[in-house]
Amino acid sequence: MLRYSNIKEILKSHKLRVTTVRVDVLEYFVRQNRTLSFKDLETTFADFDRVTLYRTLNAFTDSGVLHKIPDDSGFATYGLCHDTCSADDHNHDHMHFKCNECGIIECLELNIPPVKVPGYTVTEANLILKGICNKCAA
Amino acid sequence: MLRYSNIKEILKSHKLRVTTVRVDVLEYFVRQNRTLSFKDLETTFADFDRVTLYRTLNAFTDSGVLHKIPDDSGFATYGLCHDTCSADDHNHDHMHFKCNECGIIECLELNIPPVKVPGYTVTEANLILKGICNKCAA
DNA sequence: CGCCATATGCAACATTGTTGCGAATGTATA
DNA sequence: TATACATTCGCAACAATGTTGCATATGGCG
Repeated sequence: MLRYSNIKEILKSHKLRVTTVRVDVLEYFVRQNRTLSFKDLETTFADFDRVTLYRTLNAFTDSGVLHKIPDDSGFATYGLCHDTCSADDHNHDHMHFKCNECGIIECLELNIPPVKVPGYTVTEANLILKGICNKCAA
Repeated sequence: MLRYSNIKEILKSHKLRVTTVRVDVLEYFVRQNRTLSFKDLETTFADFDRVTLYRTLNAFTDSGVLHKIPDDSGFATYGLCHDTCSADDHNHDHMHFKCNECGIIECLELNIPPVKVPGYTVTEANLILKGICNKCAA
């Protein structure tokens, strides 16, 4: 079972103060176990200030708790990082999937195939797939 | 040499009215021969209204003259479509490269390798690479 | 407990993009 | 070329997303 002490530990290990907002938001991410948009959070945590939520998300992405998923539609979406991520070293070479039906963005457990471009130095790659996810297809 | 009649022909073939704004913007894209952000256009065409530029870009992307390149940074960027694109059938399975040095986003002549995810239907894929482009590396 | 740095909430602002509407312009037709 | 009508343009206003400054509240630590 997920306990307060687990959440607290995650925050502490990333050198983040343990506050009400942070515990609630992080617990929500862990429990939902899926990526969440800013809108999701704003709705769920309507009692918290918009600005505080933005700052919380920024703190989380800066310190390696969450990663921001690039989305063309202009809606910032966030997903939990693996345990291996820290402030200095995010490693997210997995691809993302956006379902046109339910709108949910998922982190896939598939790595992006390395691409070589002659004359270019590639340091980062983002691959976003779109279509219908397995739940909506069923 | 690029002539007015060429630009006019492109517009007409996409069923777009030939107006001053459209000719100027399209000519700029053709001459520059690279992707342009909204900011680029706003600066270059400061005498045209912001709203008009937005509407021009939307008209161009809707009709298949330009394609909008998804960018995580929140700056919409546009590139010329190949001759084969129309309003109904955009086909852009090429990858894009964003240089961290000069900031320019390029369309690469490389197709995105097809990805299969068991249980998912993939209809679209966007791959954005980042790093240093060949010009900046030289 | 008490101090100090950090986080929060509020107001205001910045940026990016859209909508409504009257005036101007392009296109087809005579 | 002149006319008619639809489309486009420019302006103002609005909407959505995100940031900054500052006073107050709260967490962490001796």
